[in-house]
Amino acid sequence: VNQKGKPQHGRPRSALAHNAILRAALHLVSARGFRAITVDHIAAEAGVGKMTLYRRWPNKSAVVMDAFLELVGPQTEFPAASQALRSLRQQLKLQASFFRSKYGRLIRSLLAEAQADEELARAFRDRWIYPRRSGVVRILQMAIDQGHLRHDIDLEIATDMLYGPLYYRLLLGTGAISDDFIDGLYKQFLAGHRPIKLRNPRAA
Amino acid sequence: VNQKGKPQHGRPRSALAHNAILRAALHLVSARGFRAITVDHIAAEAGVGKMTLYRRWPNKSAVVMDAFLELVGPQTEFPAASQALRSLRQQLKLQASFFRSKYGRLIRSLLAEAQADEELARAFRDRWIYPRRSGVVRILQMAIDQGHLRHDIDLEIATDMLYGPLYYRLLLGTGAISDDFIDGLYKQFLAGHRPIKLRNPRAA
Amino acid sequence: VNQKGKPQHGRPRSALAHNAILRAALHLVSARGFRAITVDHIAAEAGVGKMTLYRRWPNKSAVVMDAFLELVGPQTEFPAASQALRSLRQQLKLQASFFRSKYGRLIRSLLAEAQADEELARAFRDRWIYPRRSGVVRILQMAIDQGHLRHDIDLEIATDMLYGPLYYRLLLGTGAISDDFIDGLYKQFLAGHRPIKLRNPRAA
Amino acid sequence: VNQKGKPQHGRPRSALAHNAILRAALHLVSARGFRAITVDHIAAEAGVGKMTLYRRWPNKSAVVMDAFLELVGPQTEFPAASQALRSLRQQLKLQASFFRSKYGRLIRSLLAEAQADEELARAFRDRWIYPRRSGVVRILQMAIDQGHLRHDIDLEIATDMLYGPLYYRLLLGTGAISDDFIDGLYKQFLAGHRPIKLRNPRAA
DNA sequence: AACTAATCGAGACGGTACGTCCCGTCTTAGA
DNA sequence: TCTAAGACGGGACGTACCGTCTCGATTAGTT
Repeated sequence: VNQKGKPQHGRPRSALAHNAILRAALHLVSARGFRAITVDHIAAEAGVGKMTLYRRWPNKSAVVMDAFLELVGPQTEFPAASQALRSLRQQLKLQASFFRSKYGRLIRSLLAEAQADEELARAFRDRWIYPRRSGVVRILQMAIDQGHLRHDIDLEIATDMLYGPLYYRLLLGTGAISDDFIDGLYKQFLAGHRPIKLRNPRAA
Repeated sequence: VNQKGKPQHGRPRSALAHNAILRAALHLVSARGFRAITVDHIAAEAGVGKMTLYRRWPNKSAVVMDAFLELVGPQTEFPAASQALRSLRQQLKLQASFFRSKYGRLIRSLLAEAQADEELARAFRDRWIYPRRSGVVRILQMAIDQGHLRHDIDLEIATDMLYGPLYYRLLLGTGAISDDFIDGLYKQFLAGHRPIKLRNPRAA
Repeated sequence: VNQKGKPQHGRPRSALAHNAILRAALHLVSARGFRAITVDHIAAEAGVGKMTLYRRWPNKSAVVMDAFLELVGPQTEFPAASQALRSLRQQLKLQASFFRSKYGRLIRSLLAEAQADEELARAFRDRWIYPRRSGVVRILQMAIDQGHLRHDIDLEIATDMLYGPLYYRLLLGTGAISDDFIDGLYKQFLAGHRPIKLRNPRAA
Repeated sequence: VNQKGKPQHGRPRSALAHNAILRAALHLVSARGFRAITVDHIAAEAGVGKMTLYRRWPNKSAVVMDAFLELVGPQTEFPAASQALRSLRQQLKLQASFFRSKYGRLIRSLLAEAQADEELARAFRDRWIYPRRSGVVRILQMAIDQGHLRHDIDLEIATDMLYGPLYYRLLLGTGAISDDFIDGLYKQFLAGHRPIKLRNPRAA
């Protein structure tokens, strides 16, 4: 996030410091919480001078964001399944369990900071949200192609309707992000809310 | 928010101070942004000592939250319409335009703080979210009664599917909260995403 | 030194903090040396926040200077004697022994800082040098009145010739500031360096 | 000052670097002041890596001291005159005008640093003070031999009485180091301060 | 001419102190 | 008795230099 421009030479003595910092950040934030840790803590834990940290990131939030995106991001994978809709449902449950894990709290902290730091928000969108959204959109398209979804839906809005409620519950705390919740969400997503109109009312 | 117990004697010389503080908070935060202002700023603007402020609220976030809930909250009203669904749609658009206003930014700040302050989160839920949700639920029930929505839907999840995407876009910044967005959302909410099954496939 | 302008009200909660800081500064600097101590050390030793210190002095040097001038300054007294010249000589020896004490090192540190800080230099002159010089000048005048010094001497220059060599040896380290040194200095000060011209050479 | 042992092989590619550093140091310090410049500034101005600088000197002060002693020292010459006392007086005035020049400020900075760095103090004494003092002592002895000074004076103390006041005024800032000052100093140095005793009091 | 080894410039690095900012509590004078 | 004004202890911040270390390029001396 907002990593400062690389100088032409006299490059970083090692990329080890970089990773040490990210690992320290992730470890400390996971263990003690975002608000409780300071830049000095991270630097000390990483065995690094504060300037080394500030040479690469503008503040604590940016470090932790990078730590999350670089170390945690790649660990989450889109589940594969022969049927697109099944894959989608599994992904929803994966996301839900991820939100319930310690990383849920981390994401909440990062999004909190992002509200006042557009740089941070952009990083989160570009490196976390958009990659996952495009995976979802791809799956939805596949489901359409497989004839399991209507062909005239707006994929972006469909994605918002699936994942919006998850982030809503994560950030608002209005309800558990349970598997039951996912099931209900998925079901109503497919079925919609309009009452079933009888085709031949008089045939009844 | 977390207003401290009223002092036992010597009742507040005036309730004016209370409102002066809330108005100062709302004004300053709207004008300069949540992060930019401090408790001292609010106290000074309100012409009040810091102690007077801390006697009633535990910190800046709580003041601003109260300012928002007391001064802004009552201004938003649920639109009335003969048809429940029309009223719902109007409410969605109202909410969207509210999010686009300067109060969108304020809500973002408050929710950001709420991520690390459960007291604050509770206040926002209890005094902002839940009242509005129950309005929505009431309308949805009305729509069911009017035969415009399926009768077997989960109202909570339906509400999440309508409002989750709005908060999602507000907090993630992934897209405009435009009237077009609302229209699309509303439409797919009603229709669902399952393909229309042909009744008499062999008739085709 | 450079104490910042007193605010109109909300005055210092106590003058105790003030003295605690000065005592802490003097103690630490005497014990560990000027270069070894930091503003944080002084604040911590005084049990005071750094801001309280910076509210009253612009930096470490100013605190230590004030500590020296307020706590040590008043302890040195001009010795009284019926004969002015005897009093002067005692004062020279007193000054010499003061320079040999731990305060010699302190004065060296303060004068070192004063070379780059005119505010500090002024404080040292106004509150240490000039008061003592005027005592010396008074004594010299008294000695003149008593007929023990020539009446046409320049008192400022005479003072420089007596005390200049002491500061010179203190700051340059070219020789001990011993009582023998004082004796020699005093003797040559009185006698001058011109050879005694025989009045009636032929009378010899 | 404290120049480190020459490296065992791969002798300095050029002695040019050495002088470039000294010139850079002198130039920068003269232009911007001792405190304002850093080791990095000197190295950059000299077009040299910091290591090259630290290979030869332990810190900034040492570099500047060497720059002063090597580049400025040789420029000041003891004035020759047939009469020893005239030469002495000219030397005093030369020193005074030197102190009034930009080098006065430089000497102040160097002496300031020397208060906390005995290595530096020694260098200043050995390569600046003592050579000049021995010149002064030589001249004083010559003046004695020429019958212009008493033969029983302590030459070291006499030197202190002449030059002490100059350094005193330089470092304390108590008065201008003007030619008038030198004249008064010189006059009282010769004459002493004891009142002229009448030889034959009863003859009066 | 090609190779090797020492040295250099540039600047990244761990570390320490700085001076500022804001928090939430405490004190004082005055209404 | 309560308030405004703001001093206070505390603690994180981001910056500046220090003196050391690393890197690739340059150069000098050797084959």
